[in-house]
Amino acid sequence: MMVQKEDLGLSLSLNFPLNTPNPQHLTLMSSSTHSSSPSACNPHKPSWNEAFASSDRNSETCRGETRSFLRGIDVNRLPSSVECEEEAGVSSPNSTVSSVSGKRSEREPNGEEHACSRGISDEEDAETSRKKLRLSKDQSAILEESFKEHNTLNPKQKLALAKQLGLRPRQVEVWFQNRRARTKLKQTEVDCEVLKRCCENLTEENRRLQKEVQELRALKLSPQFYMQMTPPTTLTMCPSCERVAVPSSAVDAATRHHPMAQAPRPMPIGPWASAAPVPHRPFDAFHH
DNA sequence: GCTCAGGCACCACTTACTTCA
DNA sequence: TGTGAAGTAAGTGGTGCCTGA
Repeated sequence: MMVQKEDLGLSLSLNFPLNTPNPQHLTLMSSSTHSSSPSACNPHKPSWNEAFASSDRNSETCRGETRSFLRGIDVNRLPSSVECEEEAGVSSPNSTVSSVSGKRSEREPNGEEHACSRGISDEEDAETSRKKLRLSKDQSAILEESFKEHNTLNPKQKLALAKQLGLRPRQVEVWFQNRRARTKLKQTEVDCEVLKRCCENLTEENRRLQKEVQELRALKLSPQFYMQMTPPTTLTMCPSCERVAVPSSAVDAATRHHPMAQAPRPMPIGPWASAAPVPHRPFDAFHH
């Protein structure tokens, strides 16, 4: 049973504004990647952390809470010897299996798991080809659910989830690793797409600006241009708010608009900027 | 306090298998 | 019915962090 993309919660929607002011803040429209603040995504659901935080104090309570995840699964069936069953080639009742050979059952944190995993010698392993697990829909759904809550598991969460799903902790761990990898891959694809669009926009903008520069240079070099132009005016800009200050009557308005300007810095604009300093103090208007 | 070894979790990469068009 | 692509469970090696000696 394949888990569909919708099930993975990976909507690759690119409906961001093209003129996003902060393109580095990319947003994957995935409900599964909000691990930083799971409770924000699901404010009414008890989070996995909350559910398992109490496992030290009251494991029964913890178990009861986490059972709520198991909608389609017989939650009363706690596979006490699941690990051994798995190693012996018996998969969980909800899983599809097929023949395959497996090798490694290392790195399991708890000793019991170790003892069980190593119960089969190489010869036995060769003879009794282990079954490759195919997770059932329900198992995938529950794993997805817990991944939405938190995309990493502490050992207790892992063990509890494994028990409830009838899987080995290693399998839960592997599933989360692969799930994180898939999420990251999707995020990378989205980021790549965004950067591509950004690059296209910047290229276009660059082209436009270069064209504008060329036109302005052509105008500047034309003598008729100077003849027809009215005497140059120096526009100045408020350094704080970057509004253009207009000499004469508009000064009053500017005064009203920004009475706090402290550092007058005339910013001449136009081709006469360096050659024709205008002896007025445009930002005096900003001073009290 | 510093160093070192062991354990563990995670990641990137890869393999092997399943499913589907 | 055979086949290639895509998806995915699982293996492998590397790395960083933590802890106890």
